[in-house]
Amino acid sequence: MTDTYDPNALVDRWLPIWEQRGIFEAGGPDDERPRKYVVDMFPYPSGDLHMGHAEAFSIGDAIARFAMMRGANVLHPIGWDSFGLPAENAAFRRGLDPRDWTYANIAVQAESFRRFGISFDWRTRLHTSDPQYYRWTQWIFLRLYRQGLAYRKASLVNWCPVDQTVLANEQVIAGRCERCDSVVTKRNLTQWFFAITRYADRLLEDMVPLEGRWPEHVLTMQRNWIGRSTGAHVDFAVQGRLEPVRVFTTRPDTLYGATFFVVAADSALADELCADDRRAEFTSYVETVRSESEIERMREDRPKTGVFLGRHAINPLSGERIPVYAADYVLAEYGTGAIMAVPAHDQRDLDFARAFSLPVRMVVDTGNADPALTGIATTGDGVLVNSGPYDGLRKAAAIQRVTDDLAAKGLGEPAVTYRLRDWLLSRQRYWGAPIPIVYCDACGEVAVPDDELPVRLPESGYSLRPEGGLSPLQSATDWVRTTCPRCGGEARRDTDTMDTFVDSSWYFLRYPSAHDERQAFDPGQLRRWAPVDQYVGGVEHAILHCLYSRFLVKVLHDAGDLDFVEPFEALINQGQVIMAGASMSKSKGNLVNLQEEIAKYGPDAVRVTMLFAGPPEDDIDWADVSPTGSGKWLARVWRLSGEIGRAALESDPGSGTSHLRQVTHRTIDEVTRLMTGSRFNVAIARLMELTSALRKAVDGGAMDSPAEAAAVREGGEALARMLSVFAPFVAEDSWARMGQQPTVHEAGWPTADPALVVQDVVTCVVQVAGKVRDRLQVSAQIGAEELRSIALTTDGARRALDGRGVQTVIVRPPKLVNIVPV
RNA sequence: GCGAGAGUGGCGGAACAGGCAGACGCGCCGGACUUAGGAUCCGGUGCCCUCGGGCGUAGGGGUUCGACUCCCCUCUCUCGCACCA
Repeated sequence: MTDTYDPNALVDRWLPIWEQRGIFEAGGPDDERPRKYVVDMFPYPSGDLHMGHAEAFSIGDAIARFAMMRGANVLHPIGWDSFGLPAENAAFRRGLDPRDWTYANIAVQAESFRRFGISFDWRTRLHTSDPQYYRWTQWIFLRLYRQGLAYRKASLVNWCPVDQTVLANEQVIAGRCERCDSVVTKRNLTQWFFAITRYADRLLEDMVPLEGRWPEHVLTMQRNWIGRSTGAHVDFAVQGRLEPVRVFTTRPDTLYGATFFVVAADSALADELCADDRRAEFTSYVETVRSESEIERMREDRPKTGVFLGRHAINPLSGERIPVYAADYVLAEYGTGAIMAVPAHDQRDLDFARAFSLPVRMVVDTGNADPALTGIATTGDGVLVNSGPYDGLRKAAAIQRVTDDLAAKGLGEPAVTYRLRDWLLSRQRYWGAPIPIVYCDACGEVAVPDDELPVRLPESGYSLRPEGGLSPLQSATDWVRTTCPRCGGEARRDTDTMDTFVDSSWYFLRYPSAHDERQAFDPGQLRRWAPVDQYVGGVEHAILHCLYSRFLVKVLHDAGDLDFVEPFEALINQGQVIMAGASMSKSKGNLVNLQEEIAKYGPDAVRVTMLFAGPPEDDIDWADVSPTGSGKWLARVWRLSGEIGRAALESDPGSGTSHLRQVTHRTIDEVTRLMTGSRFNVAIARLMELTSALRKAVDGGAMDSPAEAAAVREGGEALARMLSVFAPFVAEDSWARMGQQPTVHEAGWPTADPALVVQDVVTCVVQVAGKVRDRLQVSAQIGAEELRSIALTTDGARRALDGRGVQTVIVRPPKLVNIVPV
C-alpha cells in the first residue's frame, strides 16, 4: 500500500473489484429488503459527459448509495436517449451515419460513467435507438392509436426552416427554435398528435399529492402550461350566417359591456364572415399578418391592428348589434378563435377600441376611474352597472347568473379551456422511431400489427438529409413500399418519425425489464419497483418531459397496463454548472472540461465539489468553488486512515463516553438526517468536522492509549462509511487502509448510539435585554428555577444590569435565559 | 405586464420549530516543519473600537422578553409565462 495519495490510481484499484462483486446490482424478486427506485434523467449522447452530467449524477448517486448503505434494495439504472435531431445534424456535418456517431458517443459516455464511479446497475442499460427499444415505443404509439388518443390532423404547425422539421409548441421558445434559435414559421401539414388535452384536468389534479415532493416552481410551471381557464361559451348570432358564432369568455358578467366582436384574422371563420365589399382590405391584412414572424407578433408595445368585416353580431342577452372585426391579437388556436370584446374590462380590447374609436362602456363599477377616460381597463371586483337586469349584482354572483340564464335559453353554457395543445409528434427526420402506420388505397390508414414490430429504420444507402419539408424516409422508396396488413394490397409506410420525447416518456418503465423481448415492460417488475421513488434531472425538462411522462403513464394506467398514475414520486432539479457568471459554451471560451478536472483532482474531488458547493437545486459557478479544497480534505481522510490502520483492529470502543465518541455519534445522527433531506452540502461540512476531530485526537496522542485508539478507529470507520456515498473511491481505499475487508459499500450505514447523541452538559446563553452577556455550562436536565438563579449571579449579567433592577426573567432551560431589566 | 422565488462576510454557503448570526469550505493573514514549498500541520479572519463595548442578515416600519426567521411597505435580482379572452 503506497503512502502517496493518488486519486486516479484508486479508480484502477477498486473498479474491477466492485464490478467483479456486482455490488450495485439490484436484488431479485426474493430480496426482502425495502425497495427504492432512483432514476437520473438519462443522458443524450452528444459527446462525452460534461460538467452538468457530473453534477446531476453525483446527486443521484449520493441518493442511491445512501439508500443502499441503509439496507435498501436499490435499482439505479442507466440508459441513453439516443434518437434525436442534434445527433443527426452532428453526424451529417461530419459525413457520418447518425447510428455510428451516436453509438460511438454512448461508448465514450459509458466508460466515463464507469470511471466516475456511479453506482449503476449496468444490466438495465438501454438505448432508445435500439430496435429492441423502439419496437416498444411503436407499440405504445399503437396503444394510444387504438384508444383514439393518437390522431392525424392537417394543421398549421410550427416549422423550423433550419432544422427542416415541425416543432411542438413546447419546442418553440419566444418564437424561436429551441435547438437552433432560428425564427419559427408556420406551415400547413398533416401531422400526428397525441390527445394530451383530454388528460388536462387529471394532469392538474394529480399534482396535488406531489406538493412538497416536487419543486414548487415546477408544479407552478406545469399548471401555467396547462393553463386551465373557467368561464362560459356564449353564442352570438351573426347576420348572414345560420349557425351562431361561439366565443369563450372568463367574464360572462361583462356581457353588457361587449361593444364589438373579434375573430382571429388567420382563421377560416374570418374568411367566411368577411363581407364582399371588405374582401380586398381583409385579404391584404391577412397577408401582412402571415408574413410577420412570431417575434414581431409578440412584441410588447405592438399597436393593435385589424379590419372591419362589414357585418354585425347580436348580443344574445341585450340584443345589441356590435361590429365584427378580424384582428391578429385574437389567436385562432385558443378558445374558439373568436371573442366578445369588452374594452372597459380587458386591456387588449381597450387598446383596440382606442385604436379604432369604438365605444367603451363600463359595466362593473370597481371604484376605479372610468377606463374610457384613463385608458386603463379595470378587472377587479365590483358592482354591475349598465347591465339591465343584472345591475347591482357583485362580480361573482353576476358570472353565475349570466351563465345560468344563457344556459337556460340555450345561448351558452359553462366552459373550460386550456392553454395546453395536443402533442404534435410527427418529425420529418431520419433519426427517430418510425411511425408504425401504413396507408392503403383500399383500407386507408392501417396500424402495423404488434407482431410485425419493430418497423425498422432503413439502414443506409439513401439520402437521409431533410429536404424541403419532406421526410428523408420518403427517398427510401423500397422501404416505403409495403403491403397492407389488412388486405394484402399495395400500401405505403408513414415516412415521419416520432418526436424523441415519445422515446423518453416511458424509459423508466423499461429499466426493470430492459431486455424483455416479449413486452414493453414487465408488470410484475413494475409492481416491485415503480413508480420512481426519486427522479433527478435538469429543470429544462420540468415541463416537456415530465408532463409527457405523466400523460403517458396515465394513458397506460387507463389501458390497464399500469397500476399507478404518476411516474415520479419525488423530483429534484439540480442547478446548472456555470463558469464565471455565464453558462458554459465554446464560443464564450469558458468551457470547463470534465475529464481534465477529473485528471487533475480525481473523480471523488469533483463529486464532492459539486455536492459541497451548495444546495442541489442552486447553480454552481465553477469559478467560486474549489476542487483543490475538496481534494485536500479527501487526502486528509486518506492519510488519517493510514494512521488509524496501524492501531490494533480488535480494540473495542466499548462503553466509553469520551468526547470523541460523542462527536462521532452526533455526526452520524446529524448526517443521517441531512442525507434524508438531500442536504449534501451540510452533511459534507459535518464530515469535515469529524475529520478534524479525529485529526486532533491522533495528534494529541490518542493512538498511544488502546481505549482512545479504539474511539478514533470507530470514528474513522464511521467516516469512511458515510463518505462512501460522496467519494466512493477514497472511502473504499481508506476502509482498506484501516484494515477492513472490502467493501465499504457493503458495510452499511453507521448507527448512532442514542446515549452518545444526547448532550448531558449544554451551553446556556445568558442574555440581558436580548443581548448575550454570558455563557454557562449546565446540565441538560437543569430546572428552570435553578437555572434562573445561577444566571442572575453571572458576571456578565451583573455587569450588564449595572445595578438596575430585574423586571422579568424568561427561562428556557437548558439553553437560554433572558433577563429583562427595569 | 402576470406568476413564483430569493437578497446573510472578500466569495460559495450554514443557522432543526422565533432563542449564541456567519457552521463548513475558498480566499487572505500569521506561525511550525523545511535546502525549498504551489506539500503538510497549527492558529487567526463580519465591521468599528478608547478593549469595556458598539454596530451588523437589501432598506423602512410592526409583532415579541427575544426576529436572518413571522406580518406590512419599498428596492434589487433570478426564474417561468407572455396578446391565452
